[in-house]
Amino acid sequence: MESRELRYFVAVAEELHFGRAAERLGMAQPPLSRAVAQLERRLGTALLERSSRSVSLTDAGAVLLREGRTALDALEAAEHRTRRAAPADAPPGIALATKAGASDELLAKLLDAYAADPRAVPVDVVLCGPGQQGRLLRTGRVDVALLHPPIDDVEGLDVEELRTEGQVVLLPAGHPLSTRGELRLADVADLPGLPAPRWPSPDGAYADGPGPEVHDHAQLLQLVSLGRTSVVVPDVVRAQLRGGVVAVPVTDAPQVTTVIAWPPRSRSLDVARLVETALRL
Amino acid sequence: MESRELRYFVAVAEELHFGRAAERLGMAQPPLSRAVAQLERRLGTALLERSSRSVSLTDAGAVLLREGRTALDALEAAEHRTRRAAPADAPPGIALATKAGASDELLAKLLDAYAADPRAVPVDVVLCGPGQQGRLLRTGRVDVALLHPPIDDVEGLDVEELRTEGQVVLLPAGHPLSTRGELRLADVADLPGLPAPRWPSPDGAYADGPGPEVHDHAQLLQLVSLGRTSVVVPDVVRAQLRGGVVAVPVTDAPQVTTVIAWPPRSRSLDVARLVETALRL
DNA sequence: CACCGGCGATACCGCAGGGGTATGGGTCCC
DNA sequence: GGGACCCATACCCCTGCGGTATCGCCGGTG
Repeated sequence: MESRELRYFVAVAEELHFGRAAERLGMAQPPLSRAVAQLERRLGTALLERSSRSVSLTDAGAVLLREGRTALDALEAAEHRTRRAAPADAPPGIALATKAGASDELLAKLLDAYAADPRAVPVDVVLCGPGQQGRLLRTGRVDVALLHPPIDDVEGLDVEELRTEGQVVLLPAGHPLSTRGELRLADVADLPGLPAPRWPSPDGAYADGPGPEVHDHAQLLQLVSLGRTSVVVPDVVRAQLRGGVVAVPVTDAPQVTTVIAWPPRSRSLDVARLVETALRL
Repeated sequence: MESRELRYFVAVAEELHFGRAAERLGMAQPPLSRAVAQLERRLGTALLERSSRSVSLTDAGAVLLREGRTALDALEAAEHRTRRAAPADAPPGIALATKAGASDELLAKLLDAYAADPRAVPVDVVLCGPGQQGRLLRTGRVDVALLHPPIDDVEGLDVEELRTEGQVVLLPAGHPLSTRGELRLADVADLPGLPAPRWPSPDGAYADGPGPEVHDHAQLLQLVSLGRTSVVVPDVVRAQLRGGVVAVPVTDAPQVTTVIAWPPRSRSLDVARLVETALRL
């Protein structure tokens, strides 16, 4: 199977729409239809059910979507890791991904502690949007990442747990609920006038909905203080709060753990030392 | 990166010879040279050192060889697992790979115990040459395998240990050492007149050497009894011994474990039940 | 019920690029 | 120094990928 065919199929399977998939791939729709049909012929299996109004996955198609994504990730990882091993790239030490604005003090402590190790190499910190760290890690663009399961998917990654904490809801100061000592998820779902914020999805698009579009923490805090939204976030962000925003613990929100993750079968001694340092914190 | 280019590079990196690699790929040498050069250009890195007499890997090339193999395996796995999910293929239950002739009684016990489970599905047993099980598993041709680390590589597989045992050396009856109660590796290395047997490598070729070529256990036992070779094997094969062959424990040979292995992130309930059954043995 | 709009498949064409053969140029060995 | 070996280059051909135009099907609509 050729990676090109697989990329095409995955695009169609994700969009469930040949036209949009073709657009995403930067090509016209007919060759895409043909390529997918050819892949089905080669595999000897239908992957998609077409009904001139809609497209859906067959069982085999669902398998190929899942397996194909990991295969394409592996391909991309091979490419990026090779690039990073190239002598031209200044021998870069370690690249670490973390969600912008999250785990700030933990990260600072980690970097300080690691820098104290005489064998430490430079650490390139890559700040990325929420949920992007896993992808960066799986596709070889970084060597290690800080993730927050169960929010982030850690399937297929090697992981060590660093910290576990509860979650709080951020409310505008003066909101009726803001004086309560604790709340439950049901209390803070669909608060009138405070629709949930919308984050960009991996492709940069925003889902439809009433909530404001946000792309970083500062913006989020400002929108909360302006009374435009409220949101449930891990406990640590309390440290970054400013006036106008109140945090109330949400007792039944899932515990959020911070983990340090790296690709399975990593052979990098440097990564191993960084992880070791993190575990000693 | 295209999978075609990667396949070409891996072939060259494994052969360290453009001519042989081209032959293996069923193509002429010049387009292969070009394709690899183009890949290097695209990656912006030299992958191979060419010195008109020999080819060797750069550091980046070594990374790409390792990562590329797993990416190509993942691609192949996506293909095979999709095929096996196809409705056309008689809904196949589980495919299990094991080395022909090894773990016979363990396998029999496992299959019996599993068949007793009312939720059991058919198990297709794939007998393969030594060292092939891992490859079958990684490329999605089977769902589960019995392996023998450290002989077999289990990197990147999920594994449960089933049994650990010592190793014995097989000697022709009447050999001076055959009456000893135990031996050490140094005693049985390079025994005069008994060169180590040669197994086919994955591509079916045999390494050079003085020892006889073998491809299954029966043949091996016969060659030992004929006084042509001797070999260190796991303890269980004593159960299959016939006249003319004597087994003597080798006290300092590495312990061989039998493990049941499956691909990471397997979501098959059937495989999980089979593994569970195996652990209860 | 006829029309229209949306969507995937088919038909056909043009060309980029992958593969083949022939050959060059460097290196080691005798 | 001649020959064998091996990778790179030059050049050509043709496959096959992608583009445009169009068809066929279906569902919603006035």
